[in-house]
Amino acid sequence: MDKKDNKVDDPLTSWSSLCTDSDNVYFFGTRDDTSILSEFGWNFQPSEPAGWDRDGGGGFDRMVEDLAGNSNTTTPSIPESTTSTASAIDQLTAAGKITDEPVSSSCSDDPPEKSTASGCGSSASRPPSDTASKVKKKGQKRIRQPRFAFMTKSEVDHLEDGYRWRKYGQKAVKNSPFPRSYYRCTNTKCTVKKRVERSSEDSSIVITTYEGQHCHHTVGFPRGGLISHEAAFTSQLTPLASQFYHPAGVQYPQELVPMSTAAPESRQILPGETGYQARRLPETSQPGTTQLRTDEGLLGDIVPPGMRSR
DNA sequence: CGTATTTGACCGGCGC
DNA sequence: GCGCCGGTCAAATACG
Repeated sequence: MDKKDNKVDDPLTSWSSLCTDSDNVYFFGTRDDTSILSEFGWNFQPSEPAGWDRDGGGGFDRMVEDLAGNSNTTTPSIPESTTSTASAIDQLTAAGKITDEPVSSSCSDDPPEKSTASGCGSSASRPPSDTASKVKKKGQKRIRQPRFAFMTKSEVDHLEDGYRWRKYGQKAVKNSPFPRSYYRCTNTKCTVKKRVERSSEDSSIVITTYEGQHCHHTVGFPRGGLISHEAAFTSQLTPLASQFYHPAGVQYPQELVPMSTAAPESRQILPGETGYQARRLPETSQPGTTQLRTDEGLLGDIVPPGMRSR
């Protein structure tokens, strides 16, 4: 177990409620934090800017439970006064609630027999109802990819993020009147998934969980927004956070951090890939540090050129 | 007609 | 072993 939950409470970022373990990133934003998110290039467009469940009420509990992959009702008793997500997840971790499954990149989600040479599984073109395709090899655990979750106050469930998603399932959520929707990226080479549900405590809050990394560009924003920013969305998010908040502790790397160093056990290095280039955390008062190329956006820092086929 | 969504069935993991 | 639950599949349906 090398899980480490790093509470980030730095005035630089105001990410008062961001924490990670080696695989996942959990973000419970505040209004201020959303500006940080936009600095990262996430441009969600909720109907309402950001009313956040700041003190982590029941909805938060549910989310943590969900993130932990704990489907049972034995939700650890997180104190209502808990204002730090990190501490809450600390408790979960201490209780062994957070799964510690092997993690690979999104492009190796599929079982080996379904993987393609490109390194990206073709989930969207999976063979029809073939038993071999449905039944995973015995003894082969489902590989859970790095996940990132956040809550957004929004009237719409499915927030626009620049990618196209295909809904492939919906399930009723235990102890919640709201269903959970499952989406997959429509890109045939991309296996990124997304779960969307509403908080059972506050129906105005949408809980979105991303899993995996995009291996392609966005399809563009309907509003014609800043594609360069959207391009960075989940494709860079999880490794980025893994770099910034890797188990060594809370720190903000300002030099290159090879992915193999950032998450050696959880990151599959792609063929020909030597590592990723870390970039600085967005520092609003630091002009000219990192000029993003508008045609690549943050994606250029994260996704190896060979993967950016489109 | 192609694509996206809906929805019931199915499967695997996990706790008891 | 059984039941519960989350996650996924895939046929049916809806939509543009």
